[in-house]
Amino acid sequence: MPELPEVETLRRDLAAHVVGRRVESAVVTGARTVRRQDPESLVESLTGARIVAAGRAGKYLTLTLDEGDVLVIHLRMSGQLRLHDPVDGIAPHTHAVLTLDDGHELRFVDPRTFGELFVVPPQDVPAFSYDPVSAPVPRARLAALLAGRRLAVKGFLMDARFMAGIGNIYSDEILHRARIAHHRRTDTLTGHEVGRLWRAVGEVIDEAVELRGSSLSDAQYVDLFGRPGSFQGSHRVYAREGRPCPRCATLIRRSPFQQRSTFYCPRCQR
DNA sequence: ACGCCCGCCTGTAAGC
DNA sequence: TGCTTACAGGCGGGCG
Repeated sequence: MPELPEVETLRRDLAAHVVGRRVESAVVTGARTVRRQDPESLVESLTGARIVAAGRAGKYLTLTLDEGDVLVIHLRMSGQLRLHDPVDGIAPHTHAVLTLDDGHELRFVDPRTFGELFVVPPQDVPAFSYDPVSAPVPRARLAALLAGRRLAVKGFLMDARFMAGIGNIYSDEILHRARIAHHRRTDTLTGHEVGRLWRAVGEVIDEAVELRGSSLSDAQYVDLFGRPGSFQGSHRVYAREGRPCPRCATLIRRSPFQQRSTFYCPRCQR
């Protein structure tokens, strides 16, 4: 389940290994992978274009083309972007392949087909206000955003309109770090709690990016070369139901919250 | 307008 | 052991 740290890791891999390459050909086979436009027009936009930059907007990856348009890629739940030699076997659920001028293939693999590709002019690339890596929210601004809302703080963290890139894993880790319960309403947080939350967002995301993201037992997330991340070894609550809280040794609990699993320490998160 | 819920999908694993 | 069921969850759209 790629969230910001995983997508940022891929962006860096793409910047190092794909930027500068020209797309010699593109093939789209997945029926749902290109759905905002005619797949033929996407192929036409890509063919012959040189990739000049690798960016990220929230969980969207952006590959800027020399002709000005931008290839936007969202992995959603199960998407992977992999760089291969053409002789490598095609994995099941490979829905798009870009052949590059250095002989490699950039392949989009996505069993659950939630992910998508599209090509748009730069002004139509999805954009977000704040992003923990590229545009951190100032602490006072965070306080104002929280005070002006009446939703659960976990819902706030996962809403890209406020802060892009945080999903279920990192919201649970951030809230544990901040010692705040997921169901707390944003407008009830004290100044101290806002400060802890603001610090926790930066710390957790920075550490996760440093460790190239989290790969879980389902191995849904791997980098451009198929390698897992290692932040899962630093998870303090996520997928740790019944194990001791690293801070107070109380057993971690799991509860449904807005159709999602939430992992938390019932003692030190209030 | 805001907050919340559902549907989209398939692979994996728990449960009977 | 083999089948059925629950679950994984980002995001857009729709509902109250």
